[in-house]
Parts: sequence; structure tokens; C-alpha cells
Amino acid sequence: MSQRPSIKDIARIAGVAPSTVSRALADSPRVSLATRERIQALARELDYTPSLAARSLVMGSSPVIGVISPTLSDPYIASVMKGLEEASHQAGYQRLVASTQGDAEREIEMVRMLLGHNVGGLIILSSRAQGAYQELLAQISEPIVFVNALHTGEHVYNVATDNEHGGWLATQHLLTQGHRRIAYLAGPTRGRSYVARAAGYRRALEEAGLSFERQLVIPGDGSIRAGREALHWWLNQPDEQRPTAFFCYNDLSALGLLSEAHQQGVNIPDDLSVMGFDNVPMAKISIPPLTTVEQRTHELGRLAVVSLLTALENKPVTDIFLRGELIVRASVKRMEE
Amino acid sequence: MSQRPSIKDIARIAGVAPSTVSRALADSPRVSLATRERIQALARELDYTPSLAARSLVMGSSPVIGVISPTLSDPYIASVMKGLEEASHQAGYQRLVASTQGDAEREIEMVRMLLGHNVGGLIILSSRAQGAYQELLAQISEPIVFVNALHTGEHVYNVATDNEHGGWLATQHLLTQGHRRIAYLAGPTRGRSYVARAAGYRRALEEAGLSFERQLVIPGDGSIRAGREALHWWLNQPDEQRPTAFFCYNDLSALGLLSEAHQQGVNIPDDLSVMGFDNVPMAKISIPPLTTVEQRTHELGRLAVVSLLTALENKPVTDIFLRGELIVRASVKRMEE
DNA sequence: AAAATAAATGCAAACGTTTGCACAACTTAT
DNA sequence: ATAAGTTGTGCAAACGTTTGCATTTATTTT
Repeated sequence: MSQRPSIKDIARIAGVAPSTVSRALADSPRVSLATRERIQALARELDYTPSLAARSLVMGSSPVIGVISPTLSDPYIASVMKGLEEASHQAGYQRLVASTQGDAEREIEMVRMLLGHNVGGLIILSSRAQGAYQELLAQISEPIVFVNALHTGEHVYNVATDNEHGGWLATQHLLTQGHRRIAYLAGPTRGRSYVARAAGYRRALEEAGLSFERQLVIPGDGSIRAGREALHWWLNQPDEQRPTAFFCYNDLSALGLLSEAHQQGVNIPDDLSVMGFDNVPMAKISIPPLTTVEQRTHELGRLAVVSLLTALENKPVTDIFLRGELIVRASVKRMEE
Repeated sequence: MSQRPSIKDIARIAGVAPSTVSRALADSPRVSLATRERIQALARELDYTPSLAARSLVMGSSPVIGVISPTLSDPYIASVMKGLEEASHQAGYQRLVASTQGDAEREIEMVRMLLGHNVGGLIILSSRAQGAYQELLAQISEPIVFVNALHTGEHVYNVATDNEHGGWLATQHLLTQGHRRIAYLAGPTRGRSYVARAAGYRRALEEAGLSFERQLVIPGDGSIRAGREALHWWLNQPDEQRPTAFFCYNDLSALGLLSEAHQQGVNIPDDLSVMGFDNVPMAKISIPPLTTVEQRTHELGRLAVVSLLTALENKPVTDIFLRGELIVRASVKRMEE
């Protein structure tokens, strides 16, 4: 019915000044216990909700964290978000979430918008922007935490999975199981994590005395569909060139590969071994259960918040790299010599 | 370095009044083309970003939609979110997202918080709150759209899947395939959609002359885990009482059931038929691919935004019910007579 | 050439808070 | 009794916008 009551309304009714109300609601010892309680009771009764817009205007910032992500429908992202959400809620922060559909332009636009909202800081998941971004970052005085994308700058911090190590771990496992011809199903080529995982793959190969072969890197984008297409690529290879194992950029595409293999009558892991990355919830219940490298997503989200909050308190923050563990399930077969 | 420039800064440099700058940036015809262009160029050069906090304070609302959801890590929610995101972005709205972990208390708290941010309106997914909520809703002057939860009130609108119909459709399909003993794996009992799907299940049963049996409703919460546990329940039933089919509250739990069945050596669909609900991306690639009732999630999200925006323009809005289609895949077997 | 009209700009109030400073009314110490 | 503190409250400015109204300047009409 009527507009939401403001501090002024309460002040008028209580017969005090707005400043007193403000202080009373903030539980300031500058106002007597009696009036404090009287005013708080009144506020409750009137169903008073503070205008966060006004507050953030005068304070210059608000208890809101801006979050930018390329998508919301990837289970890996969902899990990071969950960590983010829990940690930020606990700290009394809200989140303004924007997604970019992987568009770098839009990512930058979103950064601007969120800053316009006086967010205290930003958390950016799997950033896809590069280059020109750098200038913008230098001008911003709010802290920014990148999750799984490395950037540098004055108020820029990073929380990331050690993707190079993860890529190495995955490939290494395949190698110790006797595989010698291992294909890599790639992820979004603009992402940093893609590059790092590929580097780990290459290093493991070379450490084993194998040479990196460009034609064993299959383009993909980390989608279910990419996994399916990879299976068909595999089917079309001549027998002697056919890899015995796939290392997939992520679980989602590995799952796609698994499914298509079943439909085409390819037995996993007997005919082909498959390795994922992320350890999403579904990896546990796929058929066969997927061997993968865990990404501590929940922790990634939580730590991103912690880093941001620490930076907001002007305490020193160091970049964090998380190493995941190998999760051995049933999609990789041990080769006979 | 320096603070973000404000309209006043631009005004000072350009030698005009702040109001002129405001109008120039809004492309108002009240300011001459020459100054308009000059100011816009200047703003671009200074990297001006408007303070949305200030704007929303004076305007009384902001182009932000508050979104509340019980979780972010459910693929069904993710898909609705995607529809939401696309439609709202296109309309120039941002989203302030809060999740409640299914806690009704917290849902109400979030409504208050978001309103404090001067959001234009609210979209609430799968609301879990009831009762006392009603009072609050009556006091709010901003429009609220509920997705898959029915509420009523002055500025309250609904966009929902016709869950009763969906539940009926699913059960009906099982019935026409010759199943006579059909278990229902339940969802979160506080949710409206659970109740409706259960009602559809019951109606189909009764229309077929079968009686509804309470002991065939297995408690669950829509998680993967609930699906697994359901399989074990099934395993423990005496042969003659064992259902030949399961209708699951959602795909997630159906997928869990599928997986556990495979591990326990239960063949789906030969030993047991399984029916899901939602048609999440994974349902297509499970083994076997899951027969399910489509929920037009993307559309649900899009329509929620459309309804909200229409309400904001003070145009009439009617509640929308979407009927999903039966998606026949391979997890349901035709029974011999 | 004066008056009326139109076009461009500026002034100032308002939105709902927070907060430094000033003020009043009491206490307490001298 | 006076000075010096304390304690509780109020005043007013500030945050960055938008917008109705007033003002100036340029253009048209008579």
C-alpha cells in the first residue's frame, strides 16, 4: 500500500532526529539504551527495510560481490557458485551475478555495470577476456579475484586449480596404465585453463619420451556435443593410428563421449579408455564411472570469497593454486604389454 | 588511481551544469546536438560509468531483477536461469541472485534484502515458503513472479509447468506400456511441484481403475542419492510386491537410480522401468537414455521475465501454465500381457 | 524595433542514508 | 559554586543522480 517507511518516518513518529534513528538501528552506544530499544521496536513494527541504494551511495560501496561467469549451466560452474554462495552469505555479502555466454566484449561491459552498482569487489570465473582488459584492470580500485584465469594487476588476485599439474596427472595416469597413443579433446581455446591443461598433457608425454602430435589434439568446447563428435573422429581413424585413450578437457565432454560410445557399440574401457577432468557429480554415476581429476570446485568458490574479503580489509593476499587429486574409477583400462 | 569520475566532474571540465550533462548522456533533445556530442565524447574519454546506486535512489527503482532460488547446482534450475539470463539481458535488466538452500526463513529474509536494493521486481524459483509469507506479499508493491510454486496476491504472478498434467502424462505412459504396479519416488515435500506431480500420478492410477497405495510412495528429495536409495528399497521388496516401474520426481534422482541399478546388476528397462521428469541435458546421454517428461525450463525462465516486465509496465498479466511433452527414450519397457 | 516564441542551459530540490561537529543536559571533580 | 567531563541528541552536509522550473540567449513574428 504505502511506500516503504524510511528512517525519516521512524524519526517523525518517535519524535527524534533521523540521525538518532540511524545510530539506534546500528546499535551505536552513542544513543541511550532506552531510545535504542524503543526505536528498534518501532522499526520492527513498521517493517522497516533499509534502502541499500542510499546506504551504498553514501558509503561508497555496498556489501555486494559482483560475480561474472561465462555460463550458469555448466555443472562445474554450478559447484563453484555453490562454494561462493555459502561463503559470501556467511560473511553477510550478497552477490550480483552476470553471465556473458563466453563473450569477451560482454565480460568487460559487465565489469563496468557491476562497478556502477558500487559492488565491493568482483569475482570473475573462467575469464575469456584478454588484451585490452589489462588497461581497465589498472584503473579499477576495487579488488578483483579471478577464478581459473590468470591475470595480474594492482588489485588483482587469483584463485585457480593448478591445471598444468592436473593435465600432467591425467596424462601420467594414462601413461602408467600402458597407453602410448593418447588423444586430447580440447576445451574453449580462449580460456587459460585450456592452455594449462594442454601444457601438462604435453609435458607428461615428453617426460615419457613420447612426442607431442598435433593431430592428436581434437578441437572442442567442453560441451557434451564435443565429446560425441570426438567419438566419431575416433571411429574414422585408421586402425593403426587410432589412440587407445582420450584425455578430455572436462567431464562434460567425457560424458558425451561415453554416451556416444555406448550407442555406437564401442566398449569403454575395453576398446577405448577415457579420462575426464573436474569430477562433477555425474562422473560418479556414469556408466562406466569416470576416471577423472578432481577439481576442488567448492573450495575454489570459497577461497575466492575469502581472498576478496581479505583484500577488502587491506590485508595482504597471495594467489592460491589448488591441486586436485586423481580419482580412479572405471573408464580407463590397463593395457597389456 | 583517482575515484571514478562523476557527472559533476564532467560538468566542471566541460564548463556546463551537471543537469546538462545528465541530459546530454540521456540523449535528451533538450540539449543542443553540439554540446551533446561534446559531452558524450568527454564521458567516453574519462571512462565515465554512471552510479547506479545514485540513479536508483532518485528513481526509486533500478533495472535489476531479484532472483531467488533454493539452489544453483541443480541442472533444472541452471536451465531456468539460462532462460532468465538471456531474456533479462536482452531487456537491459541485470539480476541480483540469492540462493536459500531450501530454507524458508532465508527465503523471506532474501526478499527483504533484495527489496532494499530497490530491485524492480522479484522472480522466485521453486519457492519453499508458505503461510506467514502471505502477509509479506500483501505489503509489497513490487511485482513478484513465482516459477513453479503457486501463490496469490495483489502483485503476484505465476509461471509454472502444469505439474499435475506432467505427473499424469508420465504415469499414463507407464500404464499404457502395461505396467500395473508403479512406485513414485517423491521430491521435496515442501515444494508445490511435488504435490502436483503426485496428484497427477494418483489421478492416472485411479482413472485406470487402480488404487493408490501409500506404501508405493518412496520418500526422497530429488537428489542423485535419493535415486540410489530407491533402488535398494526396490531390491528389498518381496518379489510379488515389487513394482515393475518407477516414476521419479525428477531426472536427477532417476539418473541416480539408473546408475545404482547398473552397479547392482539390475537391468533397466528389462528388470525395471524408469521414468524421469524435467528432461535435463544428461537425460539424453544416460545409459539407457531416460524416458521423461520435458519441462520447458528455458521457456519458463524467459516467460518469468516477460511477465515481470509486463507487470512493471502496468499491463495486465495472466498466470501461465506450460505443458511439457512426453519424451520417449529407452528406460521404459513394454510389458507382455 | 519591439514583442512574442522557441531553444538551450542552469538552479536547486529531492531520493534515504551516514557521520563530523555542535549543543544541551547532566555528572563528577575541584 | 565553578570548571571540566560525560552522555545523549540534533543539525547539516555529503554521496551522484534526475527533473521541474527559472533563466538566458537566439530566433521568429508583428
